[in-house]
Parts: sequence; C-alpha cells; structure tokens
Amino acid sequence: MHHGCMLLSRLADVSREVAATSARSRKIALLAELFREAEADEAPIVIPYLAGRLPQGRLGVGWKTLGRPVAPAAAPALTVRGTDALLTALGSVSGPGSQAERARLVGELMGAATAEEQHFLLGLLTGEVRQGALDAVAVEGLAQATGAPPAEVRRAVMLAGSLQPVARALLADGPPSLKTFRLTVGRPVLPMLAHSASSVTEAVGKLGACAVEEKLDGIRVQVHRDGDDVRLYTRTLDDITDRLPEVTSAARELTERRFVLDGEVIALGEDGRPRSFQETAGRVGSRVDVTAAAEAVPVSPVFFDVLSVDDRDLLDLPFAERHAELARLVPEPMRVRRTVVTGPQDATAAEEFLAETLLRGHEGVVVKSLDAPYSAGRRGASWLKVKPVHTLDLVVLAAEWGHGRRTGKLSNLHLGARTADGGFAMLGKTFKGMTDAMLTWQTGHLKSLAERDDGHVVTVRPELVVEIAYDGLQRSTRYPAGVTLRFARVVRYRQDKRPEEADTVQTLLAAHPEVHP
DNA sequence: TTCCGACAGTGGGGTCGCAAT
DNA sequence: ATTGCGACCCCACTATCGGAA
Repeated sequence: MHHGCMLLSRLADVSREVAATSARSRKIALLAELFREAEADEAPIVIPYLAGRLPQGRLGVGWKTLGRPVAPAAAPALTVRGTDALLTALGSVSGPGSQAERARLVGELMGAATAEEQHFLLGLLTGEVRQGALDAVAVEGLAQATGAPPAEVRRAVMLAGSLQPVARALLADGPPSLKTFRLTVGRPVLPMLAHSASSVTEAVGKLGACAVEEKLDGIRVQVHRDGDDVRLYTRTLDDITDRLPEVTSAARELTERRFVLDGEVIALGEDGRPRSFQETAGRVGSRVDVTAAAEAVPVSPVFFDVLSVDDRDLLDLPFAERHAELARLVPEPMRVRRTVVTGPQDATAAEEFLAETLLRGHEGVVVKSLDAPYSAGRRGASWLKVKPVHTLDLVVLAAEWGHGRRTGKLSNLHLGARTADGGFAMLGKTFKGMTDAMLTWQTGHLKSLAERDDGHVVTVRPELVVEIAYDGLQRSTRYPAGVTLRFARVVRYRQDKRPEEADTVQTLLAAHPEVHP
C-alpha cells in the first residue's frame, strides 16, 4: 500500500473496473476498497475523483481546450496529490493568454499520464466519466469503507452540501464525526427535488393529504439570514448573493433574524404575471452590471419552505408543520400561492387550482405530501410536479450518431415543422423519450432515408413523422422560425401520417400567442 | 416473484462573461 | 465589435439494480 502517495493509475484502474461491472453492489465494493487505502488528506481528492468530479469544480477546460491527443507516458508516475496540485494551478489561471496557458498545463498533465490515466482524466475534465457511479454510489462506497451507516452519510452530505468534507471527516475521525454535520445558517444544504406526475388527480391519489402549490418558472433559491448577513444560493449551491440585492433586502425586512428559506426567484411584470423564463434566467445570470440588470428586470422571491428558524432545525418536521412556521415568518405576497386538499376525494379542487394557476400564467403545480420531512438531496416521491404537455406531429430532418450506450445508433433527431412554401423549418432537436427498441428501429429506418452522412449528422429525406411532446415555446436566434421547443421529447412514431400531414409553423405560433418570434 | 424507488446516462436550448479574433 | 467557448440555469425520459412488498 502507498501511504500518502496514491498513484493516479490506481484510480484509473478502479474507474475502469467500476465501468466494466453493471452490478451496483460491486461498484460500491470496488470504491470502498480504494477509499480504505486513501489517507485522510487524500480522501478529499480521491473520493470526488471516483465520484466523477473534480474537487475544484469546473476548471474552464472543455473539449476545445483539451485539443489534440498527446502521446501518453509509458509508465505510471503521476500521484493523486501531484495531479490535484497541477489542476489547482490550472484553475487559478486567468487573464490574457490564459487559454493558451491552460492548454499548455493540460498538455503537460496529459503527457505525464499513461493511456489509461489519460482516459480517466479526460472523463474528469469534461464531466463525462461514464463509469456508472457518481455521488450516490460513492456515498455508499464511503459508508462501506468506514463502517458508517449509509443513511447517516447521505444526511451528512446533504447538510454539508457536498461529499468532500464528509469524506475528509470520516477518513480522519470515523463515523462519530458525522455528528458534526448540522444544519447551519450560512452553509447551504442540497435542495429537495420533485418527481413528475402526469396529472394532479394522479398526484393527489399517490400522496393523500397534500398541499397543491403554484410552480413558478424561475430560479431556485435558498436564502440564509444571520442577522444582517444574508446569503443566496442556487440549486447547485452556487452563491448568487451579489446578483440579487432586492432578494437580500426582502430577507432583511422579515422580523425573524435567523432562518433558512427555500423558494424561487422570478421576474414578474407590472401586472404580477410572470415574465418569460429567459428573462428571469438572464437577470439571475447577470453579474457585471447588477444595478442596470435589476433596474431592467427586477425579481421577486417567492418562498415555499423553511428549513431553520432561530437555530431550530426543521428538516425532520412534517411539511404541514414547516409550512406553519413559514406562514408565521413570511407575509403573504412572498409566500407561494397554494391550496390544501385532504385526499383523492378533493381531486377536483386540486385540478381547479391547477387551471387557475395556468390562467395566472404559471408553469404548473407541485403537489406535496403534508407528512413528508425535507429530504434534501434525495428525489423523494413526496413532491410531485404537474405541468401541461403539448404535442405536435413533426418531421425528422436529420439525426446525429449517439455516444456512450447509444454508440452506433442514430439518436438526436432534428425536428422540422411545415412552412408555408411547402418546405420544413427546423425547430430544435431531441434525444429524449426513446426506448432501446425505438432507437434500433429509427436507426434502420433513417438509414434508408439517408441523403448524406458527415460522420456526425445524417441528413434524411423529410418523410418520417414523429409525435413530439414539449413544455412550451421559447424564442430562438438559432432556428429559422425564431422559436424553439422547450424540453422536446419523442412520444411515438406516426407511420400512419405522411409529412404533408405534419404540423405547420403557423399553427404552432398560433397555439402560443404569448411568444413573439 | 413482482414491483418500484433511486441512479446514471443521454444530451436539449438559452444566457452570461471572458478571451481570442 | 464579434465570435467561440465554458459554466450553469432550466429540464424529460429510459434502463437498470436491488431492496420492498
């Protein structure tokens, strides 16, 4: 065993082995074995690496920066620590000439790596390790390696916001150290997420007594206030405090002084109706001239949950009790609009609430069990979102060769609607919704319609009609009609339809009068 | 034995900011 | 000034494993 000088080749070997097995239990065992070998101060490197992530986060290195392949080293020499030091240096490069300098450092690293190590590093740098194990499997491996109960490790990770500090503590001090991870104001926790349901009735049927809340099409935000200090975090726990001063002010106006709230920020018009997601996202993404951005597109926080008040951790309380705290803390307009139903016999009322929500211009609803605790970081089925689905019959104009498990299959479809002149206008692409059987079938069928194959995109005669589901229309500068479909996915092929029967751009635009191309 | 929850994989479009052109 | 790239918002859906029922 290499004490304190674990080689990168060891990680590359384990990653390859993990990728080669399909059994999750075996993946966990392989990771656990490696984690046991890591020193406490190597753990914060080894564990994210084997979870498919870099401890530094993104480094400004993508496929273009990686450039051409570099001749691999003959023998493994890179250590985990050495690699990490080099990548830390790479991440700190900025200013003029930085792209070239990053490329040089990447080249240096790759040149020192064996072919196996290069493959592993490539996966890490591009975020595509494809070993069938990410954070969740690594958490299990960490639990197995240290003898800590998996549920307690998961909880610590959700409270810490990431795997690394938990890994460091566990490897250094063992399972008792998990108790040091508590909900702390100022330290963001992984947010609770929702599953999908196809109707409100179905959702209420599954959850029983529940709240039905408006689903706002904005940006998720976690607000931490400790006295005058307010911090704002996104769904991935990025700190966006500096970008949303009006949200900070709103948090300071509340009478309680220590709390953690969960909600959405959204740009609303003068009439209180939501502005487009594109406008909200643009505003939240603006960092340079925040004052001008806030002037042009002010946003409002709308809260739906409270995780902590005055140092009381509310995570394990049932939602009904957390909401009572929320109602005490946050006045009406800053709280999400909702209705409470007692169970399936109230499904009609819930459906009516959805209809009203849509009339107010919102995205849909989230149906939430009144009993459920806040299970951060885990996709519990106690929150179910329901959004209306639109469908269209479109024509396949081209398809792209797939990657990974879709290698050799035509996967990503280019979708077109009919135009007035008898041609087709591309509206976007989709790779979603296909079963393996559909992938196989469409690969064969599209090959028979192929007109050109540049090795990436196969252009086909526009004859195959496909039914596409989508969430809505949005403006686009990329596509000729000036619009594109949001979250397009395949429902089924319509071999009973000829391309002349496909939907037109005109009818699509007419169905979404609020969108101006 | 069957069912179902959790997970990973497969990428989609838009917007912003920075560096390069 | 414009373009290209990368990061990060939003996200749907299927396949699979393995524990629950």
